[in-house]
Amino acid sequence: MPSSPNISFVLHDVARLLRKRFEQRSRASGLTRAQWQVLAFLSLHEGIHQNKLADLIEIVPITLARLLDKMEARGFIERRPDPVDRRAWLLYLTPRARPLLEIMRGNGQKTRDEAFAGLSSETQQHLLQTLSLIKSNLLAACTQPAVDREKVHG
Amino acid sequence: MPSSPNISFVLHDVARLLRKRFEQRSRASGLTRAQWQVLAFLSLHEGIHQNKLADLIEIVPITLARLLDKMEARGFIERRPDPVDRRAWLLYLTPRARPLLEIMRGNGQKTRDEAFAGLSSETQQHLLQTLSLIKSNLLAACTQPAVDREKVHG
DNA sequence: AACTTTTCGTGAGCATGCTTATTATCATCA
DNA sequence: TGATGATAATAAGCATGCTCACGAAAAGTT
Repeated sequence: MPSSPNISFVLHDVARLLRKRFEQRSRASGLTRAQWQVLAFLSLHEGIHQNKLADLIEIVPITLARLLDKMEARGFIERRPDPVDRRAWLLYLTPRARPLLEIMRGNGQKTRDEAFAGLSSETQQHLLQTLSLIKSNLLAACTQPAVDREKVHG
Repeated sequence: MPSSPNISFVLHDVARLLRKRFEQRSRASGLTRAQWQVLAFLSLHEGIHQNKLADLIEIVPITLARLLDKMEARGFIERRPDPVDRRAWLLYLTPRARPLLEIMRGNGQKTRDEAFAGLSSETQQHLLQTLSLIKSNLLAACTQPAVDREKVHG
């Protein structure tokens, strides 16, 4: 923020703009970015529990539950009762969702092409590595207390 | 998301985790990440109009208006009528906000230190440059139609 | 078997982002 | 001057993320 742009804010801006652009593109398909993320993960793990899927996506379970509510109402996913655990659901794509997978993958690709125009593939690789490391750092940090022991003096 | 992690999703995850960590840290201070961003920009541009500030932060004006409502209610900012334009407000920090600036800057620094642990300063510089370029790309792209002319065949 | 702890899913409520629409005012131009 | 269009701020309503809390069921303990 100060004179030189703060890297955290830029990162946040980029994420927001990526989402915005993706949603401009995908409005016609009827899936938001978050819903598409759910669909994409779920397509690789059909039959999974909600909590496990939330872990994979790294969001809290209630956030996923709300997304699934909408996606179930629109016929993209299906919740089947787990035969051995009456608390749990097993998640499946519906046939209706499958063609969307390809469409949304294409939208994602187009959005990335726009975003990463002018970046060499080395730079993109490097960016992915760097971001992955930052993500690990943050995942670790977020489980730590984070209380500010150095009290404000004043 | 597929086998190799999708860079857009990782980017989004990092932004979300940065925000989460910052807010874990700043809960005591009573400012959210977004409010702190407003405060930081405003401290460099006191007397600005809401629309202009929203442009700087690159959010839509109504989003800023909601943030300012809360910050005004809590005594961190002040809206003064513009003497030459009865539609507009001029924005100012209150004295109460000023000590927060330093505290929040510290919180931001600590969060970044956690996030960027293990990254050389060259890598950080490079990351900032890369992200800034992506951001420009996206800002440009978002103003373009984005309609998907290639119709889905099926 | 009975008690306790953990886990699965969800409800309530808040924060921040968006789009679309509205009101008031200003600016421009005939 | 009077209509017409642009601009400042806000309203309404949706989406997605969070925390905190809760009920039902499972798992572990005594």
